[in-house]
Amino acid sequence: MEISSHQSHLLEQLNEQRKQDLFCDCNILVEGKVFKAHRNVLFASSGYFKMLLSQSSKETSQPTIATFEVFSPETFMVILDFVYSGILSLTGQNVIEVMSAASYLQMTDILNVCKTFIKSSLDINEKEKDHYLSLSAKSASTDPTPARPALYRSRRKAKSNPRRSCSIPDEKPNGNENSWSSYSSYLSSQVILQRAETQLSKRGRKQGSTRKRRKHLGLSQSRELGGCKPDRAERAGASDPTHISQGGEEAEFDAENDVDQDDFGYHPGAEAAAKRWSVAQLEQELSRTPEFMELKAEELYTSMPTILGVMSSWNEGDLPRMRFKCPFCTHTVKRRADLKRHLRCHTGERPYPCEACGKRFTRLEHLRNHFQTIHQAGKLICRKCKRHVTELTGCVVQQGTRRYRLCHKCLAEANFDSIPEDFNPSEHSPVSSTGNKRPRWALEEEQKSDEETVEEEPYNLVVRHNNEDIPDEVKEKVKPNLR
DNA sequence: CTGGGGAGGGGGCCC
DNA sequence: GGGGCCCCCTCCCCA
Repeated sequence: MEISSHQSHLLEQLNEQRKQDLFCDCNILVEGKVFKAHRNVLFASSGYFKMLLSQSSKETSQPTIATFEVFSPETFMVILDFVYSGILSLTGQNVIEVMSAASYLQMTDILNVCKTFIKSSLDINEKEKDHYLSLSAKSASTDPTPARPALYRSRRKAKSNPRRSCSIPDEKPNGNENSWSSYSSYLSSQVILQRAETQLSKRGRKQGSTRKRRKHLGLSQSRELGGCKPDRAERAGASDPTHISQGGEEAEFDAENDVDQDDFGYHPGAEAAAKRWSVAQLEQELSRTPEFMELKAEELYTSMPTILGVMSSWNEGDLPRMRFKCPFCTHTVKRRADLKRHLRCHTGERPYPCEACGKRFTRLEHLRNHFQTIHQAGKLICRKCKRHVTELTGCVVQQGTRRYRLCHKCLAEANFDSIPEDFNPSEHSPVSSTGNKRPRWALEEEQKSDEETVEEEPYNLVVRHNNEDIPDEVKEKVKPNLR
């Protein structure tokens, strides 16, 4: 027979014990303020504490002390209250920091609630926006002072009831659900949140131009628009002041998205916001330069704490394994070096530029693959008939900075004007000489080559025959780096 | 509109 | 820790 009130009663008792400082065996120091709690409760609630306490579990006689400088005492109070009551006091003001702290503490339930909270705020604001648009459309012809009062009322209205207490429903279908089992649902909710945020951020931008601009700037197309977009990633979480200043982040968040920090309100037509927008856009453009990215990345790497986080495996009594947690997302890795590599997708750092076309890459191997396939025709496959070709059965065709191979048959069918040239895969160094990282393989090839470079001919086809010299007119300087 | 291939990007892991 | 390899995924282009 199951007594349904037992769990809540037990939690209430634990909460009372906490308030009366009874049996508290863990002190949590948050920016100088001490919170007392029970180890077993913290252990059961947080992946971070699970790891922390399991490592210090040998010394049970002494109270455990945990120190945090990455979030405020008020934020931790909200989280601790939730742990002991199941009630999460979220407001428009604290939701970001609570979400960030929950991410740090690996409390996925709170994360999900925060995301739902933000998403519902976005939905509300979407409705308000529609309402505002219809109002302003109606009043445009009649009311000389249309927009701001209506908007302000809207905001006041939203502010009038800023605090929402969210009780997390008991949604654990199978008993073993913890951080990992709810991870997928967390990710899916994050996708929803990202879409919402992307939708929100689009309001202040020129519609449809994002992709073109990104291409113009030579940035990657796909992932940065999703979870790894640097600016989005920054605003998504890290409250750790050792990484990036919180104030700057919030300013960026606020300016870029035109979102009220208090209530995620929508401010269409606000002139001040428009001005901030232009500044923010300028900053955004500046922040995309390789130099800025490298500086930012360097700052991040140097300030990176030894342990960014932990994640428990939590499988049938296994002790949690130490992992490095990304401060910007939920990704964890085994090795610090892998984390550093992963962080490039957040910082935007691209230390490996291609000298031939200027495109920059996060990894040397990607640059090499790019250079070999695009500029060296490294694949011994006829691009047209897909047959294997050798140096004897085919030749290299150049189209702009792109090279590929064609078998003699396909070459004859294509009827290209061929310019006899020597194809030497090692004739170019793909890495710029502007102080960027130079890989060993590129240096070796550079030593073999005669600093020969290729003219940028985007619309001309040049067929390069093997073992013949490159005409002098083709030997021109490499196109400078685009970024 | 759709499927296939190319290119780019990221993760895991080995050396 | 860096370099490198392998694998997988996503996006884009093109037929």
